[in-house]
Formats: sequence, structure tokens, C-alpha cells
Amino acid sequence: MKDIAKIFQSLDEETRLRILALLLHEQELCVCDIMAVLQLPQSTASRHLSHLKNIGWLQDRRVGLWVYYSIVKQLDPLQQTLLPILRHFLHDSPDARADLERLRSFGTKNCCA
Amino acid sequence: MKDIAKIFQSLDEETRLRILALLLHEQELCVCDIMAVLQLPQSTASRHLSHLKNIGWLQDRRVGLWVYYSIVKQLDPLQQTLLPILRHFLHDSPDARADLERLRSFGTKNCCA
DNA sequence: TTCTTATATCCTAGAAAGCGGATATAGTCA
DNA sequence: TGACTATATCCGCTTTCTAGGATATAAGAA
Repeated sequence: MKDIAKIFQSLDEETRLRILALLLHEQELCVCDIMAVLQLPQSTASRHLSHLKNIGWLQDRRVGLWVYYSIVKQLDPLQQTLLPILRHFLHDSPDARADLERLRSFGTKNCCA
Repeated sequence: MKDIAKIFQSLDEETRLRILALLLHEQELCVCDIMAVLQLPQSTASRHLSHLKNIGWLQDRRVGLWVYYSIVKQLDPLQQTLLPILRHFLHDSPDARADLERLRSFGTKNCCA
């Protein structure tokens, strides 16, 4: 039951939902992308990403100086069940749409491009 | 997005999950049932119940001195989607099973019986 | 009205979580 | 090696959440 609560807890914060919403549309993103799109200080972006990784939502892949985060392919059963629900409900959210728009407009101008 | 986060937040606490798990099996329960089964002080039980009511999960019905809580029939879309998932995953939880067992063993010996 | 009971709310303390600047780490390049 | 960069972690501060005893409210009974 604690595990279930922890999974829901990982979704109870707007910043983390925004990160997941982005990664539901983009294969993978590096920390600097997240910082730029969500306009977060580096430590804040990194902290949320590592939280989502610890809970099991995200995996990371280091390429040189950059670290790319993506959604884990084989999620835990509850998370696997929740994923399409997140996709559906976050897709309707104006905040998530705005973030995606901002991501597109940045194009390849970011640090890791 | 804030609304979505709030719904997940209402599920990020073990006590609230235990209450929902009970109400997924029992049509309705009064506060004293919850107190007895979860072994919570009265103010704690009442606080969590009113939290779940404010978020939209529960409705209450007063009968004399007692207040019976039950799961809302027409939930908000996200909650409606999450409900069967909760049913499924909470059903497998030993904690929830233990609570149900305790509820059965109390039978009609409670305050509101 | 007064007493009793079930529930809700108040209040303060403590725990947990988030924030973001500062610092550490890891990798690149010269 | 040393300078530089992207990311992670540390640390102090603030905010948010919870617990549970104390008090208030609401309803029934005498």
C-alpha cells in the first residue's frame, strides 16, 4: 500500500506532471531542455528528474556531458496502467500544451543540440 | 493541471487509500466504523474523510447522530477512470485485506450498528 | 432545558517536501 | 595537467501536510 501511495505521490506535483507530459510526446529530453521549457533552475529540474527516476518512471542515458531522460519501457504494473491515463488527461491540459509549444519553438537552440 | 495534481495528491496517503479500499467493498460506512477498523483517533478519521469529500471522492449522508460516507456515483472523469484501477490494485494489498477482515470481525458491534 | 453522543473543526507541534543558490562530480577539450 | 560545462547533490529556508488533543456543533433522549 505504501508503494501505491508513493506512485501517486510522484504525480501530485505540477512540475513532475509537466515533465511526464513532455516525455510522453518526446522520446527523450536532456536536463537542459527541461530547464529551458519549464523555466526552472538547474537544481530544481535535476531534483524532480531524479525523483521520477527513483520512483521508476524515468531512465537516464548519459552521452558525454549530457544526460537524456526518457520514460521507462517496462514500468511497474500500476505505473503501466496509469501511463495512458496520464497521456489522455495531460494532453487536454493547457499547461502541457503550452510547454510543448515552447519546446517546439526552441527547436535545436538548446545546450545539447 | 493543478486539478490533476490534486486528485493524485488525495491518493498519496496510506490512510486515505485504506478508507477508499474499504468503501470500494462496503456500500457505506460511518465515521465510527472507519475509526474502529483503521484504529484512528476521531479527529484524524474525520479529517481524512472530509478531505476525500472535498476532492470529490466521497459523499456523506447524515442519519441522526451518524454520518455515513460512500463513494460518489458520478465522479469527475479522471476519478472515474482511476476508480477501477484503485479497486484492482488495492484489492491485492495485504493492508487493505487486513482492514476488510477487521471490519467483518467487528460485525454489528459498532457505535452505529 | 440539560445531558449525552457522534462528528466536525480548531490549534499547535512535528514531519515531509519543495525551492534554489552553492558546491561537488563527471566528462570534454586543449 | 587545467579550464570548462552539464548535471547531481548539499544545505538552509520556507511551505505544506499530518497528527491528535481540545473545543465546537448538531442531533437525539430525558
